[in-house]
Amino acid sequence: VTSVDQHPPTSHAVFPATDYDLAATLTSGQAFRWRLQPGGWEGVIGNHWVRLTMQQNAIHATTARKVKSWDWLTRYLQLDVSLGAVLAEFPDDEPLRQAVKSCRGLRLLRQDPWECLASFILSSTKQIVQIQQIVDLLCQRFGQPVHIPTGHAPAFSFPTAQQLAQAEEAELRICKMGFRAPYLKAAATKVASGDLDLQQLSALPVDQARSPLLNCLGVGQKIADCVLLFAYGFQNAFPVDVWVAKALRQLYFPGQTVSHQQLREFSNSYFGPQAGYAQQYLFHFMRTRTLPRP
DNA sequence: AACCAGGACACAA
DNA sequence: TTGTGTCATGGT
Repeated sequence: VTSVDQHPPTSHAVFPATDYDLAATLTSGQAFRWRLQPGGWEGVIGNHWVRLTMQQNAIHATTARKVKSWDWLTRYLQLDVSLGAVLAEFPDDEPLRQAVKSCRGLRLLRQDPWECLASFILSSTKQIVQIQQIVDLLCQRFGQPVHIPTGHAPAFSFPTAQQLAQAEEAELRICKMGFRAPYLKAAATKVASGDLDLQQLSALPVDQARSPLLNCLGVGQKIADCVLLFAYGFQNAFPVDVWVAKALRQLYFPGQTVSHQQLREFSNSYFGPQAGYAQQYLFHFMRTRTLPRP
């Protein structure tokens, strides 16, 4: 073929997706690299730049290059999960009914463990918009360029543990992560050296997978549970952050004084096998509900 | 302009 | 075991 194609060989695909609120899912504080552009939601998964749009019970995906398989995307979006089956296992109570009603279609993603661990190390006591900014800076500075559509702004992969382990703490601080810089570098070093094998954790029971994560500096119960839930798919992991704590106190213990530890004990026993999904609904419900009114 | 953010940690009592 | 100060940064 001698013709010159000015456009790179993009790929398109359409996936049936009922009960899927793409916007809520991509902005619900589990992943930090999605931006709403005029043409749809744009982000990077692994080394794929991708644009997603929702069209009548289907998700339309565009990549900048031909792809052999879409498994990386269907896995990331968890397109084979039946939301109805998940919601059916929620406790039948008023708070969850309200939360589900307010944002039915909210999903859990299945992210890369290293990106997830690193992102949530950077998340501590930061607003979601700031986490997005830090992660963006980190990718621009330490990530690899990925293929993008012609004329599009550059996009970068999430830096590997090896790439970040080589960075100086001062370089990391340029990305505005502050006191989290030594935590990130230590985790990167641990993963790069093989001391922490993230791949291996997926084969373990939840509680055995949690402890090596907790051994990372800057990783406590909350961040460990985020990684267990958002990267490994342990759907009974239940991260309790300030919003979820607020939701639990307000919706399940109104007028009472409940310690953080008591909240953890309650959530561990009450929400059942799909506790992680319930947690995400409560988080999103609380956050969208208390936004300033116009 | 204060208050707070998808926390963790060292240290106190 | 449970409670407080500290850390860095900037959005609301």
